[in-house]
Amino acid sequence: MVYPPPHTSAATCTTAMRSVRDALDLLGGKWKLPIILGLSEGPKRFKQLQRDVTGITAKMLSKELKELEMNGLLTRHVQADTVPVAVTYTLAPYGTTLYPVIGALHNWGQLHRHRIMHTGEDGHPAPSVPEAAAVPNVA
Amino acid sequence: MVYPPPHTSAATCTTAMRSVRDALDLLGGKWKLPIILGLSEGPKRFKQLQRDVTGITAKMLSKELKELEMNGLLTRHVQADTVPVAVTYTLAPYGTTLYPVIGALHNWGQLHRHRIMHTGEDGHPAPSVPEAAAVPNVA
DNA sequence: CTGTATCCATGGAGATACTG
DNA sequence: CAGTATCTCCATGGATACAG
Repeated sequence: MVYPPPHTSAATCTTAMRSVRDALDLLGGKWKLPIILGLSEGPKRFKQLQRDVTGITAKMLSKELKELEMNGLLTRHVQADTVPVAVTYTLAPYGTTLYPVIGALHNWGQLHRHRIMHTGEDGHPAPSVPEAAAVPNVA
Repeated sequence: MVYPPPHTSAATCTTAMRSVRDALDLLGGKWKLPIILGLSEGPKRFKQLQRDVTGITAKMLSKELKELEMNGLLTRHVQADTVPVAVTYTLAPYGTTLYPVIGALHNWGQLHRHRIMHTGEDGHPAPSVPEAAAVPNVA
């Protein structure tokens, strides 16, 4: 066992399930987490963000940013006195609470990539799973 | 700042982005993580799993289980000598490496639920975010 | 630059019925 | 029980053109 399960009883599991589903509802989809990750580098403008989040279209970026802003994960600032107008998106403090999630995903993504390399895309892998990178605590 | 960002430079961010996208490709969608979570309680049969993963249809469950098995996250065992046949799904060791991911999502989901309670579904919340539950390290 | 509007293709996903 | 087969609807999301 690499990690103790997040629960111990069926009742706890139900609770865990709800929380995970809640998180997934907000963060699900292809783009939400990559956008957050892009903004974790610092405030960015629309075009900059579109360059950094590879493959996203303006329509999607616009829509996702709107949702993320509504959920308080980022803030939108318009510099109207310039031409053309500049719009800057900044990760809100609440958005930074997602770092543990992104960190965990990042670590697992690397682990998985490493595993793929050694098994050729699928199948039952090396018996011993390499130690995942540390996921520091928030406390 | 609640947590140090998973990177420090643009180059690091690109790498992080790739890993996160890799993870999302495998774990994305409504059901994969909830299924893993359900199986973290222990081996389960098809029907049992469908009961525990609230809302999933047999078709979806079947499809998702097939994908998760192909990726080595769980194993399928058929007890053919019984009638009716019993099929059991078990979380593979590799599947347990997802606990940190699920743990992070679970903690954040709880944090978010707590936040919702205090702000009435949206908007800019209490200035100080409540401390998230600990995300224990894998080490 | 920062988007929005429109059109359109794909596939995610539910309902239902059916098989071994 | 443990699925598969169809049918269908609708959200996701790309391409393109347009607007402030």
